[in-house]
Amino acid sequence: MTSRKPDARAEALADQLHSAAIHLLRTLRKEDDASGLSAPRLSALSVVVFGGPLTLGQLATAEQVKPPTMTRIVTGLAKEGLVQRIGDSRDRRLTRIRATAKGRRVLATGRARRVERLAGAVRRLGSAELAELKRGVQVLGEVVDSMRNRNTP
Amino acid sequence: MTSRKPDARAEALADQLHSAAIHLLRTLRKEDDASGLSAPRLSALSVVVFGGPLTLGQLATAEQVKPPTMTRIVTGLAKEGLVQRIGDSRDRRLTRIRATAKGRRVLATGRARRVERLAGAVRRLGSAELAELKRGVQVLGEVVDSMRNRNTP
DNA sequence: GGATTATCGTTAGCTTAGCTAACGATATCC
DNA sequence: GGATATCGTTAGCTAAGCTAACGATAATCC
Repeated sequence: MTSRKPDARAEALADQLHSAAIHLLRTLRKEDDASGLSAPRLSALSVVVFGGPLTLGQLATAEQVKPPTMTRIVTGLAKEGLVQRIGDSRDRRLTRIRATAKGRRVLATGRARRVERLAGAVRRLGSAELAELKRGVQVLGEVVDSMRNRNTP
Repeated sequence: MTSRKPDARAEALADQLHSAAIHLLRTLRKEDDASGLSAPRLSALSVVVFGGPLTLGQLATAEQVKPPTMTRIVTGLAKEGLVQRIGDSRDRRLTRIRATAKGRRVLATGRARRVERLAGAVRRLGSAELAELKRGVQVLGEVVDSMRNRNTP
């Protein structure tokens, strides 16, 4: 029962995806109590850990957030010793953000807790569904990227 | 390069999905300025519009949120005339939430704006990728449902 | 080389969303 | 009819997002 208009199909799909993403993250947030790391902090820490030292501005851009917001996220992470601010000696306006050993360690466990909750559900899938989800997530990644690079589509 | 352990595969997939969902919603939030409706309000309004009149508690449960949070969301929606609180004459502890005509109208356009942004990106996909995304979203829906019904997997 | 302009991060101040704890009003139960 | 339970709200906290304004530093331009 595919609709004649591809527009309507795309819209229905977008609607389902939108709703699923909202509920997914809402469910996952419940794991945050245990880990002590909210989604934005977890996400930023992850970028810092895997992306090496970054300036605050780069980090804000990567996380699609304005600098003041990132300042507070970093302050929160620094207060818990997960991240360090390092001044650049060549350009002293810059602040580079680096993960500490504790940061790496906490990411490994904290992120895991959130992701594990999801992974648990993923593991319950049959291998056919798993493959389908995998492809879907790949396409989703492309979709998200393509949106980031367009102002008004 | 599929790993030998299915566990690792599921985990990597969960990680990608987690990240994609975060960035998707963050990108979509930018549409909220135009519509004047944030994601939580949009989502709640949608439930009220399509799910008929609900009590506040039912709505909170549906949205996986605590009653005080829903009280404020509803208050915000009511203040803009999108929703009405209606007392139950049989059990006067209850407050039923009903969408107004304006609420239905605004949902149609406001939700569309957010979803349209996403739909625009979806439309740019080839038909093969579109089909893959569709299947993936279906599976994702099942995954999210299965998580909601399990405390600790 | 010194003034102007641009960039970077922070601070201040606002809104919204989430939570728990405590409360008042109403139903229900013995 | 008095104890108990349920429902929604209020109060008060934290965190995330934003814009506007600022201070410090670089870069540019006479």
